[in-house]
Amino acid sequence: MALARYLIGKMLVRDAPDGRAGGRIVETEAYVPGDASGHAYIGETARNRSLFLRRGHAYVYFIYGVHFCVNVSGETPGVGAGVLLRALEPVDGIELMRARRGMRRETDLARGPGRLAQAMAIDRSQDGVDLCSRGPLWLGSAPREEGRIKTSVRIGIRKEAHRPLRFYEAGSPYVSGPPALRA
DNA sequence: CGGCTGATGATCT
DNA sequence: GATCATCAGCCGG
Repeated sequence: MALARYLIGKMLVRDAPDGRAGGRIVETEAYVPGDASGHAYIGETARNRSLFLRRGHAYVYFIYGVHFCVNVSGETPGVGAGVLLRALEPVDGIELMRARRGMRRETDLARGPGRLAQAMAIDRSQDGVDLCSRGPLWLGSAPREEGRIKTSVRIGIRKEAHRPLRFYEAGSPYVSGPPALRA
């Protein structure tokens, strides 16, 4: 999906009661219409309805009883698809992110979808928000030019595991996954 | 470094 | 009752 590639380098900004945090998106995964690994595959339900909103809305879900993950809805109204935001390069509110994550290395603050959500204090209360206009969570322009963007298989899924729908900024230390999928 | 595992709960069948 | 787009911690090499 073109959106997944387009989002690399853009800012994700979060305004929460305890302050602002933001970072450059360095890793995404597309979950396209008809994709058996996508949460929209089973059709619209109470949980995944945000994936069926017009492109640019947040879909936030709770996984493994432990973590939240954030998607950007990617299609026209009624069509379920999204882009998982897998990693950020922290830019604003780095100390705030550290406090939320429990004092870790900067490269681990938002490296992976669960860590990203924790660093940005994202949970189901942001589900369905319009990311294209300023609010508790939104997308901003790229602070600088992105590096080379590469493609790979997606991480952590079982179905449709061969499809090259993961996008990342090559060589960034803020990208998740095994070394072979970060180079 | 790589590999394994327990944690923990919403969701859907 | 099974599944799950994960992570931290612990182990061995």
